[in-house]
Amino acid sequence: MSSKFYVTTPIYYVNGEPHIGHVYTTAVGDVLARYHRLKGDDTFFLTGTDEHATKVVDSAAENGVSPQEWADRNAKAFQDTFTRLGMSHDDFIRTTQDRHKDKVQDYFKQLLDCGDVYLGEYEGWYDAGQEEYIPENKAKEFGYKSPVNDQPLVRKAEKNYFFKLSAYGDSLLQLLGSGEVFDVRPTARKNEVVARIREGLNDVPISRTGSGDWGIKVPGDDEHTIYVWIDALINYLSTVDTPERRYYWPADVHLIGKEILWFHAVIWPAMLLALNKLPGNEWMKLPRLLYTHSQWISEGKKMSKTLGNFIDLAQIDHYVEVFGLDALRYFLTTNGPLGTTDSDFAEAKFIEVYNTDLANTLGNCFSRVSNMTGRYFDGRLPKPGPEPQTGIDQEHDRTAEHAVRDYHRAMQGLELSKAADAAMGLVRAVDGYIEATQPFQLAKQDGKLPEVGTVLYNCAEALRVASLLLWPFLPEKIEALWRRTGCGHYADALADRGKGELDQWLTWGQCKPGTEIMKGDPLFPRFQPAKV
RNA sequence: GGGAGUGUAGCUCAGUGGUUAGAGCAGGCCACUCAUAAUGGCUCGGUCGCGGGUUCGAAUCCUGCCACUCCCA
Repeated sequence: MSSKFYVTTPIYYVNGEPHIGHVYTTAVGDVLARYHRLKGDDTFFLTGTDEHATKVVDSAAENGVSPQEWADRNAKAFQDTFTRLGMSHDDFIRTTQDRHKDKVQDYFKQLLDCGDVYLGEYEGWYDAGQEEYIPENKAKEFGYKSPVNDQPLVRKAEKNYFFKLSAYGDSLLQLLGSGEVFDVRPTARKNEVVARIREGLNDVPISRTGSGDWGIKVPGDDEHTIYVWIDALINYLSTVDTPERRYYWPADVHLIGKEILWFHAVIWPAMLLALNKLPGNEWMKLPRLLYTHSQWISEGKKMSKTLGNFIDLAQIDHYVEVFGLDALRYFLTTNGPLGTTDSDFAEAKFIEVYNTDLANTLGNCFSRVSNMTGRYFDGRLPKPGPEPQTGIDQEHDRTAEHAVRDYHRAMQGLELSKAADAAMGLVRAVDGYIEATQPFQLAKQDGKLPEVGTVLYNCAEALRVASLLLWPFLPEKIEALWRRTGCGHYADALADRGKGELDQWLTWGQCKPGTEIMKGDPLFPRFQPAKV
């Protein structure tokens, strides 16, 4: 049964270069998007850039260009990076695009109309660099200086438009409690949010003054600029608010990092609840799931520029160059911080995962099966015939069924590591099957060739099933494998964000005897540590 | 200052009251040879952060402390 699937990443702050954190979240989104396309779901995968921060104005000035030019330049860096890394997003939203700005103004006007926005006054210690107010006691603790750049905090008072967040506490608690309409995971994150909502919600300012011309104006009040966070959150909705795309809403998964939990788990759904009250906005439901991942550390330590352990674009490119794109994707998505604890990006760990899973297990298994097919059957897939005497009955297809079942269950629960492991387990089972049946021994005995054929056919089938399951993680290499094994039509169907028919493709016995099996170069050459 | 979480084999983690605590990887040994020195089997390895307590019995519950992470003020 196919359905729609809408997954988003946060839109990335455009004032810096892409780094491992951006690539990670996007890679997770990409694996999910590919999985759903493979299943045949009508999938929409969105990423983009958040561009209206006032820091963009400063950086632009420092670099002698206009803010828009600066934003263009940096947004392009993100776009190029994601393209180069094979991300399959369906759209890339930039908050400076008219299609977004118009919608933001539109929604803001509706919020004004709905009665939950009012003009109030806010005064407090302001960190100009971070564009945020610092609570009194915290400001004192910091010595009235920015904890980030050490610049003095300034006393700032401004008239702002406020959103009546306070009115939504009960609704949010109720929604989070049932977890059916709107859920936050992992549960630990949900608990944090619930605890904090219980402490009481304050209304929040949703506009700023003095932002100059950068940003989106409050409709009908040019003095005020819509707070960049509000502007940014709206991207998830604005992008799909077109007649053709509305049916993707609500988002099925918003992927976020733990540092932006509050805005996504409280302010964003409350805004949607407010908008939803207006006639014509009934379609503006809450996102189904907010999935919060943790962060990458590097070589056991928090990443920092000064420590020199920052996994930046150059590092990422280095890994791609040495190990290949799929290896990076695989490592990130199966060893990443999807849970509540941070994950360590360590070179030794990367090499270990690469060699163990990709070279020794997947690559080698394909290699031995294709090699025997070449040696004993002239490179043509043999017909399955009698079971070998030493055989292990009909286990192979049941093993595949179990792997598929575990894989789906894991994918539905966003447990990417478990999903990949289910597929790898099937490959390992092929190794075990070869060990148990010893086709290379049978081949030396008179009249046993048909039994060898059965074994190799079963191996090829199991590998075909595993390859389908692994495609979301390893699209490049799996497609290469398909091209060598007469399964190129899978790659053709899935090209350019096309849909698959996973259920049908997974049925046992689709490898056609006689198909040419090309061994080719190793898919994942074993890595010799000396090279790095 | 308040709150939450984590702490189990070298590494990553599973295990929420009940026999001698598990998996994968790494290490060691053996076997095999179709394969990318790969694969298969066996094995080594843990005072379950530390101290109290509850219980016939605790990694598992309670409590104090320590370390790390996060949230709030």
